Amino acid sequence: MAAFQTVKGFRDFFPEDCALRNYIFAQWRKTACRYGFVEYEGAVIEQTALYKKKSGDEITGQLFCFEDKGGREVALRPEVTPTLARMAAARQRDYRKPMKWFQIGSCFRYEEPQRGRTREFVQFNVDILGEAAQAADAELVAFSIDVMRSFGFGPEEFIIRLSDRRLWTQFLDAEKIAEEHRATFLQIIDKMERAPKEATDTKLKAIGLSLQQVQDFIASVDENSAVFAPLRQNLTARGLWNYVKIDPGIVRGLAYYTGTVFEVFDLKHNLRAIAGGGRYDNLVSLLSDGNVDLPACGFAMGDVVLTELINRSPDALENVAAWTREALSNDVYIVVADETKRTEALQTVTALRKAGLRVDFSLTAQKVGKQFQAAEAAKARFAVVIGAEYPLITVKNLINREQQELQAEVLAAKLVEQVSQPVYTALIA
RNA sequence: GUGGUCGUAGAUCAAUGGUAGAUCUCCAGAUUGUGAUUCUGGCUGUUGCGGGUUCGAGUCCCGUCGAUCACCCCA
Repeated sequence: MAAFQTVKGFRDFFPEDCALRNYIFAQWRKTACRYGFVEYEGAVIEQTALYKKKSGDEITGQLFCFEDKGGREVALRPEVTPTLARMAAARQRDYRKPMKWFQIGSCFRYEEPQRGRTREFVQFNVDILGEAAQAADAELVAFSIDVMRSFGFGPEEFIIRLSDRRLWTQFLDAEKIAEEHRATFLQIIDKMERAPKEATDTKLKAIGLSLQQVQDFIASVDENSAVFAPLRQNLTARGLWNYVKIDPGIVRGLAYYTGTVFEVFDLKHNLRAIAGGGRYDNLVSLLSDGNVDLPACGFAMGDVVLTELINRSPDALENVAAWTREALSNDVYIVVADETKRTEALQTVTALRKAGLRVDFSLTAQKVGKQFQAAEAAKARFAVVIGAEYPLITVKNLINREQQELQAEVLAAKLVEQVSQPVYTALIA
């Protein structure tokens, strides 16, 4: 047992884990590019005050925050939206609107690790800045659906739970609930699904409401409500409305959402939300002291819950396996059959790599049998045997075991051609 | 931050308070120009770490560090 272990809540990614992680990143990037989003990368450490301003002083309890050697109060980012808002406020005039930006980056929260939650996780953040119309909200909802579909998930596996903060604003206005109770109210609604009914009722009574009133209001809301009309029309046109379920109980924790809110839920495993987001039209203004007013909406997806879901889904795992097989394989393994030809072997390695092939070989003298085992372990498609007969070279297809003899000067071109062909053609034929 | 369960070889796991083991992996050989299988041999442990009880602790007790589940929180 090693003397040192990973620090609580942090993770190592060994090659197999890293392949899955890169697969997830690749799907995220691919879908983001298809939707016209551009990638950016914000700072990993911010002034602690940035998060206090957005979320209040209590937030420091869940921050990795400290004083640096220059006496600055700083924190590892617990999310990337404040960073984005800061960046947008600083240079939004340089970019045409709408700004469609995405980021893949590690975030850090000092919380107790448990299922679906670590202290370090990767968040995929996708935002549209400078567009107030709900068409932007619809674009994001559609995007979140396509991200899920890119992993092989269909309507049986997940659903979008959609709501709108304005429903509750109207409700609270009608009930004449004071401003200072409204944040508390939204937290009660957020927890209602998990909390016992009596507890919810007690908490609601404390601010002048009752569970019955709230339940009646929720029952009165459906997909025909006017507030959802633009999204419904937009997503129906895209053929995606069947993924959406109206659910007024979705309000999303803290107070900065101003309109549409939605979450991606899996339907089979009762995990926590896979992703969530909504419209936050006032945040850029808040974090820039009112200097920049930029309407915005965005959503975020974490890698931890998504990985759990993938690991429980056979279809999604097949996609991962195919990706991993490709990521952890090589095109060619050079077998040095005659150690006096190592110079020629190194020249061959270099030439094939220059041609763009993935090439590996034994760094030290090994028996031929060992080298073929290594070729197998390296998941190479071809073994290239450099021996006494050089410049005549034996090339063995490690999938169908066929061998051919090639002259050194044509080797690279021939291999590039053969590698470009589908792996299993020979077996099918 | 609070509480439950858990921590033994690289991995998965055994071992009544009484000699720390099995399987797989890995390494070497059988096999000095061809991958599999098989066979033979071999390595790795202060039983997470630190204390305590005991003639004797992997086992019981305390602390600590991790893991896991739940609470809290979930931006």
